[in-house]
Amino acid sequence: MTVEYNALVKNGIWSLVPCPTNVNVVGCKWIYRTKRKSDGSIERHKARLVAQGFSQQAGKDFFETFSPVVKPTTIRLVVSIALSNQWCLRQLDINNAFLNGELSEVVYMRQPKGFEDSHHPDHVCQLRKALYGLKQAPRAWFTKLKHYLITQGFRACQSDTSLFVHHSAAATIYILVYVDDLLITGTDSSLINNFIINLNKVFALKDQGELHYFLGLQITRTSSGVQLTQEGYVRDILESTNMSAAAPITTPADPQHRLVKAGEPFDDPALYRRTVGSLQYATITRPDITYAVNRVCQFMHSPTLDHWRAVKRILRYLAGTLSHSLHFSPTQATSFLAYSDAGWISDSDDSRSQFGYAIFHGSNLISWTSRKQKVVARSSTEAEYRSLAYTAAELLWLNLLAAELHVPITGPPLLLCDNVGAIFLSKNPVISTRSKHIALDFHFIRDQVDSGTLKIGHVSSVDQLADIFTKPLSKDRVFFLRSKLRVLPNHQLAGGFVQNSLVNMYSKFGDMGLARLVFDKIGDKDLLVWNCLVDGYVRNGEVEFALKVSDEMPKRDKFTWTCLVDGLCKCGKVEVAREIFDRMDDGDKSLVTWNVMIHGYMKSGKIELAAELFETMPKRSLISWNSMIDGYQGNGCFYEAMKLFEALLNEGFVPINATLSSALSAVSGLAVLGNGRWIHLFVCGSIESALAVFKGIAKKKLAHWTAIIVGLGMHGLADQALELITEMRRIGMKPHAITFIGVLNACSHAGLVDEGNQIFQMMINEYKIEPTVEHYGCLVDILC
DNA sequence: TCGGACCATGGATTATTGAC
DNA sequence: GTCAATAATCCATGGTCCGA
Repeated sequence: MTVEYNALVKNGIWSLVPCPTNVNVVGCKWIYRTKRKSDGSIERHKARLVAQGFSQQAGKDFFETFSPVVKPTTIRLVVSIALSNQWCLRQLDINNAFLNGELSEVVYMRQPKGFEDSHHPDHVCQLRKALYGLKQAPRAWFTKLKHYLITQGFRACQSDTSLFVHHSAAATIYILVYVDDLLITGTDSSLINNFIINLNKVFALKDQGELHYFLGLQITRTSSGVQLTQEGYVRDILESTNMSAAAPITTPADPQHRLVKAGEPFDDPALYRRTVGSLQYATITRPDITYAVNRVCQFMHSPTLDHWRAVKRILRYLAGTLSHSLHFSPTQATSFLAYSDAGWISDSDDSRSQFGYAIFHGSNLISWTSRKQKVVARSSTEAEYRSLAYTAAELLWLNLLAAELHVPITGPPLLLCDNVGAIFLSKNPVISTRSKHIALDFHFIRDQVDSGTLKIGHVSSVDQLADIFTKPLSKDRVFFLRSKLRVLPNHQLAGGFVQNSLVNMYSKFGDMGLARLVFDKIGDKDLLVWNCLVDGYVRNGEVEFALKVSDEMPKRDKFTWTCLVDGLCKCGKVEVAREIFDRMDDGDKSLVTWNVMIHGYMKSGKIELAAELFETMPKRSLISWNSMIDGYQGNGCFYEAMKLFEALLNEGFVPINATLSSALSAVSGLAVLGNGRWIHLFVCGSIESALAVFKGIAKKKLAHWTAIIVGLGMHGLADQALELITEMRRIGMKPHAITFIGVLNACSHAGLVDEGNQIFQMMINEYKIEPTVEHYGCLVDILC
């Protein structure tokens, strides 16, 4: 107390004056607290004199009170960037920060208890500088710091007011300010050192060195990157709720049981609120509990026994996953990747939908949420669409933030969603909006997609990472998504599945050193994890290691072989690949193995060997044909490519875009109109001749029809394309999904809105063909 | 076509938590 | 003591539906 008091007097915080009449005198009191170290042990006891701000009067004692607070997303992004560029992260603490803030208003305060002036006991303190507790104190301090930073060449960011950036050709420095805690990082560590030395001349500060503890988050560097944890904090919650010894459980929320409003009231609502509030803070590093916590939050006002059971379940889950933390690894991302999902009518009490998103900077999860939508959605598409709008807003903000940080974000963010209808809505302007509010979201997304600042794509429900934010999931699903979000155990590695996922994940991220580390720790290795490692080495071009590992394997399967053959082919070692291929049992050779081998031969120019394999293979897929056609084309054998293309059509295969493009390149290269005359013609100009050739084909197969319709589409000859599809319908030939892309494409070139719509409807209603993103894309073009 | 009933929306207010 | 974020609740407003 005396130390604190002396500091106040020394800094000339106030002067004693006789109490003026008709002024408001603010009270004050001593606050005692224990300061802990990052590991939770006691560092020292602190006494602090605080002004009782509640007795201040607005407009008289203070005018403005705003003080910014750093957003967790900003911290995570800054850490991710610093890690990726191998910058050092430094931490500073300003001593008695608020005492630096200068007051623009005149404020009087009573003398502190125990330190009253014996000569003038009735005098009051006229404050010169801000004191803790004064409503304007944080603002006054922040303004002072801000002005100082600006004089040093820093710019205050618009996207996050607590962030300051110094950017020049020579160096970039970021400073994150949370009241009196500063986090500094940047390109040039000597420049940062100089800055800290200069800052220390203006404000008394404590250099905490390398960043390890910021805003209650533990930040630890590891060999592979950085871990963010709140382990100590979670331990405290468990202790305060007497759940430390509770039996762990594998998922945070019960997928079999939906929470509802009604039920027997819980007798200690305060305990409920306190626990839930604490859990909310724990979600800063634990995206895996975000949904469950948000759900129990919704019953804060009148919790029931059932709700309390749900809270205890979260605590039990945390008890079992205490060592889990959010992992970041170095990344060279040039754009953000987001997953957006919504569960329609998740809440049976008010019919509102739960939505969520996950946003990645490279491999690092930096932003996520799980919330209930404000509005009742009339369909699952509407719910998904709203979710897209929320996510797009966050992405927009992140892009702004990244721009201010001078991060090389070159591409527009990609927003993935598993609802085709919502994607369609986002691209299609001709939708009758039934009310004002959806129109708003609608225009917001549309504008961004139109201007190219946002890309929207489709993701299968299996790979939908935002799934974990919209509904309670099964154990396997939680494990899978959790590791995808990079919430991983720190020390001990529990459970085979987790280990396998880890090996898989590190391989995919190209960190084979770490993958191997985890692999070596696994006691009982199954075939899957061996394959993961082989696959990892192959993917990362380390075929030698892959071969070595495969030799050590107790057992090999189709996947292992194919992986090796693929890897060897890719790096040009076709002979070695062939050796392995020949060593394999016929039963082990899958279609993929054959295709990979053919592709390998073609790539290294061994056409005859490829052809030989193609002839002898037991079964061919479209991919096999593609590899051959593409291979011939790539090796300049245009005639063979064309012949094979014709053979493909005769076998009844429907060419996909890749096949068509290879075949077309082949004809262009050939520049001679042979057997594949018509296909060439419709690309090179003479579509009439192509049609003539097409008409000359006696037994037209689906592939012929599709090819010519696609060709007509490319030329914008919608009338003829429509004629042909009508003809197909007449003779009872069912068009393929790709045929429809051709027709829709034709309509879009010719601007035939009604016809295009009709064809689209016909495809869905008459032929029961599920429209794909490509179909929607064509339709969007038509309607534009 | 008009007016009442009903319901969703959205702003203001009031709780909680955390950080300092 | 201050701040922000997030939730729920209350209440005014405005849109939709349906019967007269």
